[in-house]
Amino acid sequence: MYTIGEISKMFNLPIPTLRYYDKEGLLLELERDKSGIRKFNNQNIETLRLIECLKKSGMQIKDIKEFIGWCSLGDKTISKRKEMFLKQKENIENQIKELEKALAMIEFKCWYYEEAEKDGNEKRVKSITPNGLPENIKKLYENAH
Amino acid sequence: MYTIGEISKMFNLPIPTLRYYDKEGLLLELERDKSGIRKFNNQNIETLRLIECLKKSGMQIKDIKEFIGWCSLGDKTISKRKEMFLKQKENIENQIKELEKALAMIEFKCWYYEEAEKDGNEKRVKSITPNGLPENIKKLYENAH
DNA sequence: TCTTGACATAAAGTTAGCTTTAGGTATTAA
DNA sequence: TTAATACCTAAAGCTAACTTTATGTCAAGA
Repeated sequence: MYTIGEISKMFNLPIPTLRYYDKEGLLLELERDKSGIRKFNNQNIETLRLIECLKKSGMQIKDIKEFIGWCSLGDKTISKRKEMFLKQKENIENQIKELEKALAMIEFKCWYYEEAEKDGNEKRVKSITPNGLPENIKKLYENAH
Repeated sequence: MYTIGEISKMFNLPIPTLRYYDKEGLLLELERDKSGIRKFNNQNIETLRLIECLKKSGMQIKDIKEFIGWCSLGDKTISKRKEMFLKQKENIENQIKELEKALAMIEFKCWYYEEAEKDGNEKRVKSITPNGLPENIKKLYENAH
């Protein structure tokens, strides 16, 4: 069993944030001692790991809360939970794809400014890429349907 | 030359958002016609593509604004701009790594709930992974130093 | 006994990034 | 000529996810 201070260090999360998660219903099974002090067990730690993961993947607190609620309703919510994770898997895969597109643009910009730095100005490198971006990168950023 | 409505459709961004970017100083070179109506040129479109990319990679408006400011100061800010992109490249690479960790967890959960769904309950699959998570996934989420 | 440190609560405050509202102008179509 | 449409501004409002503040309890050490 751990105190909130220990968990705070373990997860590198401020104490008020942990209390906030508790208040929002993300830590349903959290016990208290006789004087009201929170006692975190291994279950709660697992839950926090999952919360961190879902937050990192862009899920909102209220949706995480909904999921936690399903968990406490037992076997009849298993399919819902599975669907939720399948959807979240897709979300993450899309986010990774988007970040890879952004990375291509940023890498081009790194190259561009390295050349410009060598020359002391942007003249030459600007003339090599007259429309601002090379075609392959431009295509990644075209939104027209 | 394009109107704000055309750009809104082109980028799939609400008109007020584009005006907000302009107000915040992200579109320094944006011209107006004699009656004050914004006229977007190809330069502005390039800038918007870059803004979208930087936003997607998690950069804040105020930092994007700072970068745009550097651009208008000419050659003496080339190194600064290069450094900015190098840092941003690292940021994106880290974000991708974090998302890949999250993905590993989510994929485990997908597997877990598929098994549970087959069985109609979590009993068996819980007994296969008694500590909540398999070791390899757990390790990804350990924050202790 | 007194003070220190770690815990507790409720409620107000903060920040980013929009979004909405209210009111006005200018051009075109009927 | 009127009505619709697309633009404009300033300012207020909104939401999520904390964070801070003010106040209080409790157990252990000097």
